[in-house]
Amino acid sequence: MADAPRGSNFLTDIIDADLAAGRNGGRVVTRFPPEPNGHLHLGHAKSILLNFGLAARYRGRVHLRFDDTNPETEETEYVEGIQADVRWLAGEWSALHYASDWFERMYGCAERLIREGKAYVDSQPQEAIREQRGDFGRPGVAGPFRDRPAAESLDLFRRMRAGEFPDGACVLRARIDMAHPNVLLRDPLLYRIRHAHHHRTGDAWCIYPMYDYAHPLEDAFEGVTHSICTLEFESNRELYDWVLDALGPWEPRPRQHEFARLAVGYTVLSKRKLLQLVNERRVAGWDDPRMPTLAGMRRRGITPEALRDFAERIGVAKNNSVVDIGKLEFSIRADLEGRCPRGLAVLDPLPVTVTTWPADRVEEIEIPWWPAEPGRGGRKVPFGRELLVEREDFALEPPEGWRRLAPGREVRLAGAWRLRCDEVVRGPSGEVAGLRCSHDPSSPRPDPGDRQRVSGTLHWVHAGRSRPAEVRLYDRLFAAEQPDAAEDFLSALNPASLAVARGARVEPALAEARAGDRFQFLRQGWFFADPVDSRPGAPVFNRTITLKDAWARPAVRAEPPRPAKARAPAPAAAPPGGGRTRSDDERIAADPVLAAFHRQAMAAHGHAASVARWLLNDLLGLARERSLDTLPLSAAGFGRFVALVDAGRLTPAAGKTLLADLVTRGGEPEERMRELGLERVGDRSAVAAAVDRALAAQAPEVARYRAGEKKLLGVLLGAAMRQAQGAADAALVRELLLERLG
RNA sequence: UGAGGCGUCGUCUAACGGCAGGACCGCGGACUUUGGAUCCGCCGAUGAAGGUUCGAAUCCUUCCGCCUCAACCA
Repeated sequence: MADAPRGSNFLTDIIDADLAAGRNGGRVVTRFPPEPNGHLHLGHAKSILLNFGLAARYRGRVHLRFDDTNPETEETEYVEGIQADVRWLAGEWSALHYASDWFERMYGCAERLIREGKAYVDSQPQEAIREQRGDFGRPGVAGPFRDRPAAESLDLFRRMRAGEFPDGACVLRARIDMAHPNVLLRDPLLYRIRHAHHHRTGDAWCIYPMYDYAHPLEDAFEGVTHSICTLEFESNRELYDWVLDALGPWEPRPRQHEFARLAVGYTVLSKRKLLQLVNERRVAGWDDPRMPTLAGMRRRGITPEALRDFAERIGVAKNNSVVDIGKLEFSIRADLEGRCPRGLAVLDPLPVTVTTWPADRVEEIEIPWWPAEPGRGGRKVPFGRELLVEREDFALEPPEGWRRLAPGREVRLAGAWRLRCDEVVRGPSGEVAGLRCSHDPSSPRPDPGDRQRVSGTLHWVHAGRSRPAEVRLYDRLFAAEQPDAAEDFLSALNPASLAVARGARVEPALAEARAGDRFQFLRQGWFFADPVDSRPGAPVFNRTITLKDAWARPAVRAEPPRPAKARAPAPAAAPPGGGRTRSDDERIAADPVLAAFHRQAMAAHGHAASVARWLLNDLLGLARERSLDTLPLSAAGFGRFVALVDAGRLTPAAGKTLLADLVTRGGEPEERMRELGLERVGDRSAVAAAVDRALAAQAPEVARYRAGEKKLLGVLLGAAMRQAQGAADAALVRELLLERLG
């Protein structure tokens, strides 16, 4: 199983709180629930790593579950592919389940719903049901079968299962509320008839549960505690809870939480679109190295470790976001940097004759695989009179800043001697056909000071002793950052996403690479010996990713610099009438519950304005979604609380502490105030003592404050206020603090 | 139009009433037989307006913007 990520996020916060509250008996069980109707992609990787990571972090369990409730689209091929992908990415799961394993039990639950009047068989056609559901602006209406007797529904449902009806003849529906503001709760479908062959249950069933019914039950049956899905299921949560509440009790009771799905620039992450790319032969298959599928990325040479690093870097939150693909590329490079030996390969060869080297002499140069760590071993690389260098490493008329070969220029050949270009050999039509160069036999190898003497270092191979190899140069599949924004995403395809370097030559050692080997081709990028097409002695290399290329950037740099803060100007002094905020009184009057609460509080303490202020600014926030009348604090108690503040017995700060306590625990304000020691400290020396304690505890901050970091006054003041339980007057604390800080 | 969710450097993400932090990108420098790597530095943000508070990214209000939901898919 994957290692536990270190960072925290809103989900770890939730789990921490659950654990602290003793929920689920301290268990943490997550699940990754793919539907076996396609292959997994980078977006799933985020989800897999999240669920596996959470389980690892809390020493819990993670289930792999195939959500196979739709027989028409699901296939065994996919369940096998998905298992291989998950295992590759995250390791072994704690348990493997199939939704279809629970069909019988789900069916039993459905009968129970019918018997309890919470579900009924609707015999209307699809169109009628849709019409009756209403829409956002129009409540739904009851259909003619809504009040069908339970016995009749039960009989019909059993006959549905028995196969007495054709597809679409009737459905099982939950009886919830046809006028529910959440349209998902307007008597949602639970079961539909599908006379189709299921990849696991065969023809045993002809009715299949819908997602919203099946998913919560699968979670509950499996003992899942935290059911984590993506944001678009937020509205479904209400139905998820309805199903579980109707069929409980459950221990543990699963809870659904939603996070933002992954979106990345220059790619698409939708099963439908990926399937289209495959079906229309825009790519070679699901595992085409340009595909963002796990299979594709694996074949590209990307490792699970790189993906895990990426997942950790992007974090988990609820913001809709599009991650810069540069972030993925960074993780890939960082991972490869540490794991790949460096080899020599020339993709587009330009012949070089070393005129100063004897024609028949070949010297085997020992070059370390890891230039920075020669101790990790090396190999022999043949050097001779006829060499090949990269065509793009020579320029007839070098631009400014050129650090490669050009007429008269001297460079270092990686791992070998210095080389000077003496003469350009022209072909029949005047093109550069080769170079005649001289080497400097005295140039030491290695030579730490070389950088000062030559303009750059080039990769090279021996012309005769190097070997041909197919090298596939992959680039981003899409040329536009947001292919989805285009009206047809296919139009954003990058025509240059694959180039094959057919004339490429590699040093002998690389020609012996085995499928699955990884190398950095010096100065060019990271390459992976294709596991499918490589043959012994004839590897096919996939470029996983290029090196960062600081030389290629000037073209980009020519773009205009980022606009300096094009901030929308603040609307000049908003007119008082326009966005006028309602007064406290108006707000209270507008809400009957607030008005009643305020009135009752006033009976205990007649100061309308301060009661209103505490009510609106503090109590409301503390109450959150709870209604005021369900709080353990009565309106009268609240009034007595405000009276304590107004009487000066509570400072505002202590008041907030006390109010928070009263809202959770209840109790009599004055009594709790005394129990908590919150009553205002008027005694100057007691406050001074608190200030001194705070200063002693914050020695480093005090030193920094004295050194000039005046912004730390807030921190120190806060510390002093806490020492005094908030019971000290803030002005007095400030005064004493300033006095001591000089 | 109803319901739900989300707004923090260009991008992703922290800060749970008290120092707006980190990462990627970008820019600059050091170092380097990879225009790579490494190291150092710089740049740069709380959607807006009010309110509460000694103190607000955080609590309250209003406004603005974005996303999701009206499949017998998941």
